[in-house]
This record gives sequence, C-alpha cells and structure tokens, in this order.
Amino acid sequence: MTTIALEANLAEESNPPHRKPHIDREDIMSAALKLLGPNRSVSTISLREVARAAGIAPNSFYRHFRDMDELAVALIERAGEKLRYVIREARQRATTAPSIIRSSIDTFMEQLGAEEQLLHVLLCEGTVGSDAYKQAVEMVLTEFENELQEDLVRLSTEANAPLHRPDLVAKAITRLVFAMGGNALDKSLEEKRAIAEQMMVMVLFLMEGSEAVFKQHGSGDIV
Amino acid sequence: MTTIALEANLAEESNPPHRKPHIDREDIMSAALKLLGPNRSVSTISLREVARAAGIAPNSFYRHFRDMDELAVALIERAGEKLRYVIREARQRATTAPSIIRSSIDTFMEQLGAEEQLLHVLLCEGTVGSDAYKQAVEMVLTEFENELQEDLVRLSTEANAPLHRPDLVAKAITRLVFAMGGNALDKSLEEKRAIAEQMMVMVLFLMEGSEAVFKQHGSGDIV
DNA sequence: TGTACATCAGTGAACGCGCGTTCACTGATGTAC
DNA sequence: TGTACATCAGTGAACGCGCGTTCACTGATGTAC
Repeated sequence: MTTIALEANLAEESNPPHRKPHIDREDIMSAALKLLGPNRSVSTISLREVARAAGIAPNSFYRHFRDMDELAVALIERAGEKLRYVIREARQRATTAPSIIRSSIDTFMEQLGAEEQLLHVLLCEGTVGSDAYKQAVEMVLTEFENELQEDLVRLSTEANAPLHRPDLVAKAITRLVFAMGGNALDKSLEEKRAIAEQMMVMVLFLMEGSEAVFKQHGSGDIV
Repeated sequence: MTTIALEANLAEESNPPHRKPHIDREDIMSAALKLLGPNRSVSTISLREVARAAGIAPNSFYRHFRDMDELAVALIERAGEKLRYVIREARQRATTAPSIIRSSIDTFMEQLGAEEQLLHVLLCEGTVGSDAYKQAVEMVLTEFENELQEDLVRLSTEANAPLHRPDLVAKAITRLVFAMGGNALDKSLEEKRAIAEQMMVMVLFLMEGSEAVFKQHGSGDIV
C-alpha cells in the first residue's frame, strides 16, 4: 500500500496503473535542474537521482542520454541559449552605452532569480567536471564575449568614445559578471541587488579605463 | 610477494615490516593535494582515496580529521596563508602602482605553476561544496581584497591619482584574477603567459577607470 | 634503572548503502499487406 | 478494416564496486613510582 502510493507519487503522473508515461529528454533535463541547489552541482548528482526525480527506472535513462556527461552538456547548451536570448532582448531596450550596461545587468540578475537552476549550470561549474563539460561552458562564455564586444564597439563608436582592446573589456566584463553572479546565487534578493550595483560600477570602471587608455595610446600596444 | 611490495610502496616508507609509520595532518593534507587535478576537485575526492594516497587505513583518517569537510577547510586555509605570504613578498619588490600590478600578477602566475595543487583549492571550488567550504574560500578572498585595497589607496595617494571606490577596484581585481586564474590552471605555460598579459590590461582598465571616475565625481556617488 | 600502566595512532574486518551498468523482458505504437 | 510484425521506450532484477563509518584490537611510546 504505502509502497504503491510512493511509487505513484514519484512518477508524478496519474496514469492508469500499468501504463507507462512517455518521457523525453526535456523531462529528464528539467528533473535534473530541480535537483540543483547551493550544494548540488551537475557534477555531483547521480544518474539514479535524476531517474528518480524524472519518475523512471534508472536504466531508462540510457534511452535518452549516453551518460550523465551528455546530459550535463545538453543543460549547459540550453542555459547558454536561454541566457543569450534574454540578453539580446535586454539589449534592444537600450541604445546608449550606460543604459545598455544597466539594463543588461538588471536583466541578468532578474534571470538569476527566475531561472536560478539553469544559470547555476553555467555559473558554478566552469572549473570542475569533465573536459566535455568545461569545454561547453567555455564555448558559451566565448560566444557571450563576442556578442558583447560587438555591442561595445558599436556603441562606443557612436558615442565618439572609442575603446582600447574592446575584446579584453568584453572578456573582463563577462568573467567578472559570471564570477560575481555565481557568488550571488545563494544570496537574498537584497544582497543580489547590492551585488548588481557593485557589478555596474566595476563595468563602468572597465569601460572608462579602456577609453582613457585609448586617449593615451590609441588602439596600439601599451608598451 | 607482489602484494607486499605494493603495500610497501603505497606506504612510501621503508619501515621495518610491522612497524607503523607516524602520520600527521600535514602528511594527509599533502596526500590530498596530490590527488587534485583538472578533473578532480576537493569535493570529488573520497576519504578512502586520501587514506590510500597517505598510506594509511581508511579509518585512520579519523584520528586526524573529523571528516573530509574539515580537511577541505584546512587545505583552503593553508592555501590562503601561502598565497598571502607570496603576494606580500611580491609587494615589497614594487613600490609604484604600475609595477605592483605587474609584479603581483607575475608572482601569482608563477605560483600557479609551482603550487598548482594548492591554488586549485582556492580557484576552482568557491562555488561548489559544503557551506563550511564556501565560507572558508570567501574569507580568504575577502582578506585578499582588504589587503589589496590598502595597497591601492596608499599607492594612488602617493601618486596623486586618487581612486573612486577603491574597495570595488580591489574586489573586481580579486574576482577577475581568481576567475581567470582558475581558467588558466590546465593551460600550457605559453597560454598562461598570454592570460597574465590579459589580466594586466584588465587591471589597468579598472584602475584608470576608477581614477577617471574620481576626476569626474570625486569620491561621492556617481549619480 | 626497572616495572606497571595509561594513552592513543595505528589496524583488519565487517556493515549497509547507493552507485553505474547489464540483461532479458514487456507491451504499446505504428506500419505493411 | 483486420492481422501480423517490427520497433523501441519502458521495466525488474541482478551484478560488482567503492564508499563512509563502526568495532574491538594491538602495540609502541611516555609517565609514575
């Protein structure tokens, strides 16, 4: 009795007794996301945990993913897509350099609250895990940097305030925001807001500094 | 025969057969460090692995540490001390703002090569692991930030180029250097050098930016 | 100096557990004729 | 429309393994008398 009730509950579907629910990669991915938390990263959750959360037998996992690594990479890619989509939207709402910073960071921090689990994957695990995993995170970050650089160049040209090494400005902003974001994940809403403010000042420093160096040295080497 | 030879080898001591080697926290910590690598972080190594590497029985571990968490925290603190010591030394070699940046970052990257395992602990695991673990990493980072801020204020005052929000400059530099450093860990010497160059430009941007903002707004709020 | 004793870092054996992975299976679904 | 068959996402049972932790032990070391 108790066991049967428990099993039905785990399956999270009220299908007729001996009917199997149909499960796809999507379901498994969101089951995995639910397991993430301040002390649980993708590299520390087990195949059996994911199967349990998805309401399937452990061996059924293999019908959809070769192993946990493949699942992890799929999650990272999903997170990357989502993040890019969201930031692009933020960008369209702002057209000047200062406002794009503010709206991008605000959006980033909003998402941190709303889709905590998905971003967790990107923010917390770039340095641990399998090679495939790290490489996937690195790709997302690089892509992010490239888009950001493009924006920075466009906006600073329009504003007649060219930047020295905009590639490094973009890289510094990206790494900084991701590092601080990972740190902010567990924090309260209030603390997150404070961190967002700090991030904006830091980004401002980077851009002003790059501008100042350009004025001193142009786009050439600093020596 | 083979088994006996293997065991003697594991113990890494050529003591008389039934003599027990004396082991202390130190030995266990360095055994743990040896296990770290690009795909192994403190939070993924097991008590038994550490015991094996230290040449003791698994249960002997408990004579020295309550659990793996206590070991992890000890490692972080050790890494923090080491890092602080090394950077302090670097600081004494340099007295102007630009040269302190260069010599600190050079020293940091040198240590990355020399004591890779020890720094791994600080760089790669701030966002995963137990609360105790994360808190210990956070403490080291904060302490680092405070020392850096002190230096920045002193040097920029001497140079008559005061900074806006030196606390945030210090924090940004710290987070950036640690994030990029964690990323550089697996890389070749050549790549590490390139990353060190990038880090210096980024730090320069932060300082020049902070200076520029100070000139515009003084030390008050930006808005 | 010699003896008795307490301490405590080490040990081997054993425990129960959750894990990843395998196997042969089942039965619903879609397709060919 | 009905029948036979292939496909394939699901299953339960079982495997061997490494894990953390416990227990009662041993024997070297230091101390008290």
